[in-house]
Parts: sequence; structure tokens; C-alpha cells
Amino acid sequence: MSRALSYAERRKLQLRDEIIEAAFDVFAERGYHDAGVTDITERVGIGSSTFYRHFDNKRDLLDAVITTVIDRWVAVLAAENAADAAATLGDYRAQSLRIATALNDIASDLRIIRILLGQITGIDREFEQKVFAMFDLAVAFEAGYLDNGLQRGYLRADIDTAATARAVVGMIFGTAILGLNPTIDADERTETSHAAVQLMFDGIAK
Amino acid sequence: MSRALSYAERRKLQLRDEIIEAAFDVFAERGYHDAGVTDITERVGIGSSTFYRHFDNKRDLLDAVITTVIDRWVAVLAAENAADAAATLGDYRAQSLRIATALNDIASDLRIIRILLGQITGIDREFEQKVFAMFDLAVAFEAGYLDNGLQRGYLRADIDTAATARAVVGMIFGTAILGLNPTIDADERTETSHAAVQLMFDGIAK
Amino acid sequence: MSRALSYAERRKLQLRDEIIEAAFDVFAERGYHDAGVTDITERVGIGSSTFYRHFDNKRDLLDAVITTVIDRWVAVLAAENAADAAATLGDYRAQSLRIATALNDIASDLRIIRILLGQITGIDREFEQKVFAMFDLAVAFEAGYLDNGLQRGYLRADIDTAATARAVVGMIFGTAILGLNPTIDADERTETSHAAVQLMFDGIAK
Amino acid sequence: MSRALSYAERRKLQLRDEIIEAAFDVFAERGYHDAGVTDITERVGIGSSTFYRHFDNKRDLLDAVITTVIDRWVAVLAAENAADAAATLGDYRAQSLRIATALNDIASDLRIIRILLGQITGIDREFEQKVFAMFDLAVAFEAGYLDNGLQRGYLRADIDTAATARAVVGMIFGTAILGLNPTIDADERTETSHAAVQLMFDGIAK
DNA sequence: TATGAATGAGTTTTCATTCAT
DNA sequence: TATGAATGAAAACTCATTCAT
Repeated sequence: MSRALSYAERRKLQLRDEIIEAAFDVFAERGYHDAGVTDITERVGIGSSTFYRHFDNKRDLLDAVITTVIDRWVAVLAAENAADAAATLGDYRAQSLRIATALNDIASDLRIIRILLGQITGIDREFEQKVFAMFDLAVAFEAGYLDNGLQRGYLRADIDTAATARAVVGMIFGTAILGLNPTIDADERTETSHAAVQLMFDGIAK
Repeated sequence: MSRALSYAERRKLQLRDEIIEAAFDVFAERGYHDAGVTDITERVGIGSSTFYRHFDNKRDLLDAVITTVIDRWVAVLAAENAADAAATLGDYRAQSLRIATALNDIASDLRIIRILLGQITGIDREFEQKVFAMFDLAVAFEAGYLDNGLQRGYLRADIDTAATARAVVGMIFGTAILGLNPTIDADERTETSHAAVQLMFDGIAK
Repeated sequence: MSRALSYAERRKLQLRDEIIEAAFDVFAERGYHDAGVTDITERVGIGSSTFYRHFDNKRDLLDAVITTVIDRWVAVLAAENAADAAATLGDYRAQSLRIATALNDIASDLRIIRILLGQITGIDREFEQKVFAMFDLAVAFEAGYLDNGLQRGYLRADIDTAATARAVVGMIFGTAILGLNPTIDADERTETSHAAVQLMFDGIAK
Repeated sequence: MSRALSYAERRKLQLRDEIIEAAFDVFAERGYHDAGVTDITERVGIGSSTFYRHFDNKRDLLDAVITTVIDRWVAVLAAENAADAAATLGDYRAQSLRIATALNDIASDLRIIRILLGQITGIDREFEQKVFAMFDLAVAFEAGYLDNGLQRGYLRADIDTAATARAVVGMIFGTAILGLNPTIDADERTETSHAAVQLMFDGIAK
């Protein structure tokens, strides 16, 4: 049983969170490489070396940032984690819309997309692997849903669930990246999200 | 009529191309920021300053690289530029498969995806804009195809062509990014591509 | 009323001054171009990048150096700034000797002459302009003295005060440059200074 | 007896002179350090390595330039080399005016002043020594004239000829440097020159 | 012989991280 | 504990000089 945190300890955790929050801004605005540690500490209003009481180094901060983000994504997926929850096509469509909406909410914080999806290959291999692991997880979830739908018989029998799961997940993250384009506004992002769900279920053919 | 190039001029262009080719490797392997100019010149087997006879600076080289790439992508799209070419759903499906296959061929050079899609927000705003402009172009093409299909009457009347075009293009580039994952092999990438086309036309619903 | 400086602020200003002082040595010994930033930081005993906490760049340091010097020169001239102070030829001769002695004292720090007069056209146009502006100021002062002497009637009526002022100022700085010659010792510099004053007032004709 | 030069030899010497002439422009405009070898070769219209057929290196070219200049200065002084030529004050004054005019003519080519007097301490010790040697020579000449005048009895008996010679030579070169100031025009330079001669003989006192 | 492409040593400058206060 | 001054390693870039054609 963990004892209650002392004031100082709570204060420390809070400052850590403030740093992470500032890092969201700065990493998103300038990109990881261009973002200076002092850019972040100045935004928080602390001295630059205080940063090192909370993180080992700049790379460590990025880890904290993406862990926070990935946890949130995974939570959304996990909230719907009963792969066999959808008994009918209607259930599944409703579930998919819930997920799409939830993910869209997260993605509406464009900083996250900029940091996580915008520089996948621009940091280092470890970073890449983390993002790919998240992709894998999403694909596994999606494949589970599709397999369930096949078993239940409400999906086409001829779909390759693994490949289709990748296509669906690719569409989710791909549209999120397109949504970074400043020429696209929030409404258009929502419309795109809905179009993606319709595409997924019904396709475009008459 | 441009006169024939002298030997020296051809030699110069050839070296320029060798540098660009090496940059494909190095930028893809290490990312733009981590790639040193000397990493590239060493791979070509030239002195570091020779580089500067061919490019103004490292950033200028990246421009040459992405221009090369974007030109190739656009050429693929432009090769199918008759938006009204597809008279029937079958035509359109065939056309889409051709494009998907061509893009997949390009994307099979994973270096391109790593450089162009892997660090969109990690370089600078100008780089971002170039990639987004390419996305816009692809979306405009796709929307044209869809509008044609609507007019011809072989597509569902209820689709939002703009939003659907974004969903389709997002799927294309999104699956390309997923394809960077080393756990995915070339066959799986092809399967994903086919699944994407099927998804697009028929959806998953029975 | 400016509040007292904190210890850290004083420390910072002191280090800045130490860098400037080292720059006097190094710029004088090696010339601006040949002087490396590390030559200066090593002399101060600091790391090379510490320099950049105090100056924007090497050129900025030169500005600080010459500003310091020009301020000193101007202070000497300004200390005698009452152009109409000399009522008689004797007064004026005494005043001229005072100025000559004061300038000679400054010029005895040969580093100053080496930096300021030794590379007038060797840095950039901005540097040139600053030195020329200082010359102009000296000429204006001198012309003021001469005009006063004409009015008071103790100078030859036929002198062209503007041209003569340039000749006098040219002599001052010209002899300072000759004084850089290592074959000339301090005594000879003083003698030259006195000869210059005598020349100025009496000429050489019997 | 040197045999006549072949065409090729004459051509080579001519090109050498063209390079020197271009160097006058470029060294004067940009200063020695900022002047690139290619700036000079481009002005001549030759390839950069052709330069090295005529000069060992960039520094060697500067030597050729200043040797040319110093030779010209010395020729002017040597043209008047009979130190005992002036039998009367009038003779000497006339001689001084001739020298002043001749030097002024040379100095009207401001490039020379910019190169030779503008960066005395900005190149290296050898350059400095050459300029100082030229100063010494001029001082020795001037001291010879003054000694002659003393002996002949047409100059003040109380002048320190060595120190006065330095003052006079300092005035000559000092006013030449002031003349670089773009606010001073050719007429003013001539007036300054005359004022300097008058100052030298008569001083300013009534 | 003349060329200009290639060279690499050298310099300035940046920034994540450490340390003295 | 918090600070920010100090650090030094690293990297882009320049240019006098050489070399292959």
C-alpha cells in the first residue's frame, strides 16, 4: 500500500507534469531537434538545470511525452477492448464510430500528431520502435474486431483480416497526418473521420 | 534546342546524382538532423568540401532529394490524369489498382517513405509545406476521380467526395508509413495495398 | 537611480571586461582576422563557448573593444572642449601640449594604435566608418580651436582652418602609427610629439 | 646584357602585371583577408590555378603589390635625392611642394593607401616591417633635408631634426589616411596637402 | 600551358549537460 | 533544492592550394 505523498513529493510530480506539458508545445512547434531545453524551461519558468532534477536528459523527456500520449491512445482502444463485444454489424459500426470519435478527439490536439506521427524516423530507432509498437497494437485490436465480425458472420467472408486491419489503421493515422495541414479545419477533420468510417464499412461502390 | 553537354558537365551532373543517391541512404538511415554532411561525402568517396560545389548547404541537398521524390509521385498520379477516363466502376477499380501498384512500387523504396513521410514536422515549415502540397495534390486528383464516378453514376450518391478523397489519400500514405515497420515484409505490404483497394470499393460489410 | 548590482551581475561584467582586455592583447598581436576566439578564451582561462554568453560573435567583441577605445580618445578631446578657452597664443600652446601629452599617453598603449589605426580598411566598412567618424570629430574640434585663434587674432590670418585642422589631426594619428615601429622607443615618441607641437605653432623656417 | 624576351615571356610578364593590377582593385575594395584568390582571377578572366603559375601564393601576390607601390613612393623621394640640393629656404620650400604634390598624386590612387596604410597591422609581421622600413626611409630622407637646412642656416637652430622628420612624415601619411574618408573630396585633399606644407614651414602662430 | 574541380585543414558557433553558489 | 553560468564536443561551412585533364 503506497503511503500518501508528502507535499514536496506532490509538488515535484506537479512540476514534472508542467515540464511535460510545456514540452508538448515546444516539441510540436519546433520539432524535437530544434527544440532547446531552455525553450522548455523558460516556458515553465524554471532554471535550465532544474530540468535535470526531473529528467535524465532531453531524450528522456521525449520518452515521457510519448509515453503519456501512447497511454492515452491505448486507453481509448482498451476502453473498447472486448473484441467480441459487437454482436451485429450495427453494434460494430457504432463501436467503430465511438473509437473514431475518441481518436479524433485526441488527434484534435494537433501537438500530439506533430510529435508522434510527424517525426517517426527523425529521432532514433528506439522512438521508431515505440511508435511502431503502438501501430502493431492498434492493428492487433482491429484484426480482433474483424475476426470477431467474420465469426459472427456479419462481415464479408473474403476479407484478409490482417491486411485489412493494417489498411484501416493506416487510414486512421494517415488521415490524422493529413489533418496537420493548416488548410484543413476542424470540421473537415471530423468529416474526414466520418467518411473514413463509411468507407470502411460500405466502400464507395453503389 | 539544348546543345550536347560537355564531358565535364556530364561528369558534374553525375556526381551531383551520386550525392543525392547517397543522401537517400544517409537521410533515411540516420534522419536529416543526425546525418552529417561528411557521412554523405564519405559514402560517395569525395572530400567534404566538394559537396559544396554541388549544393549550397545541407538543407539544399534535402530539397533536391524531396524534389526528386515528389516529382516521381506526381508523375505516377499524372500518368492517370484523365479524371474522366473511368467510365464504369470496373474501369475505376482497375485504374485504382494500377495507381496503388505504382505507388506501392515507389513506396517499396522505404528510404523515400522514411525521408518524406517520416519527418514531416521534424525539419522546418518549408519542408512541411512541400509535403502538404503533395498531399493536397493527391487529394485533388482523388476527389476528381470520385466526382467523375458520381456523375457517371457508378458510385454511391451519398459520399462526401472531398472528405472521402482525404480518407483514401490518408489510407495510402498511412499504410505506407505502417509499411516502415520492420515486422512487416514486402508481401504483407502488397496485401495491405490490395486490402486497401477492396476496402475503398466494397467496404467490409457483407 | 540604478540599484546596486548583484554579485552575479558584477561578476558577469567583470568577466566581460576580462575578455575585452584579453582581446586587446590578441587583436593587437595577431590582428583581428588571425585572432581566433579560442586564442582569446584561452588567455582568459575560460571555455570557448563561455565567450558567447557575453558577446554575440567575434565581430561584436571588436565593437566592444573599439567603443572602449574611441570613448577614451573622445574623453580626452572633450576634457578640453571649451574651444574658446585659449585667449592667447600661450594659452593655446599650453592647451595643445596638454592634449598632445594625453593622446600620447593613450597611444603609449600600442595595442590601441595597432587595433584602431593599423587595420582601418582591413575589417569591414562599418569599422572604417567608426574610425573615420572619430577622425571627423577630432578635425572638428581642432578646427574650432583654430577658428577661435583666428578670431582672437593670435593666429596667422591666412590659414585655411579646415585644411589645417586635417593636417594637424593627420599629424597626430600619423605619428602614432609611426610610433608602432619597434625601432622607435618611448622617448622618441615623446620627442616626436613635442616636435609636432612645435611644428604646428612655429614651423621650421627661421 | 639580357637578351630580348620571347613573345611567350613577354606575354607571361604582361599577365603577371594584369593580376597585380586586379589585385590592387580587389585588395583595396575588400581588404586582404576578405579578398579571395578567385575574386582576382575572375576579374582578370583566368582560371584560379593559372594564378599559381605567376605567384607562389596569395601572400606572394600582396608582396608584389606592395613592392610595386613602395618602389613608386621611393622613386618620388629618390627623384629629389640630393639632400643638399636646397641652398635657400625658398629652394627647400619649392622642393617640399614638389614632393608633396608628387606624393599627393600617388595618394590620389586611394587603392594604394587602402592597401598599404589601411591594414599595416592586419596582415603579418613581415608586411608591417616592410611598411615601417618605408617609413624609416622617408624619415631618413626628411632628416637629411632638415640637417642640410640647419647647416645652411635657413632653418630654426632649435629643431630636433630626427623628431621633426618623424612629425613631418607622420603628417604626410596621416593626412593620406584621413583622405580615405569618403566625406573628403579630391580638392580637400589638395588643400590639406598645401596646408601641411605651410604648417611645416611657418606654423600657425602669427 | 591553362583549367577548374577537388581537397581538407581550420574556424566560428550551438547547445545539452554539469557544477559552483 | 534551484539556479544559471560555464563547459566542450560536435558540425557546417570556407577558401587557399593542388591535381588530373
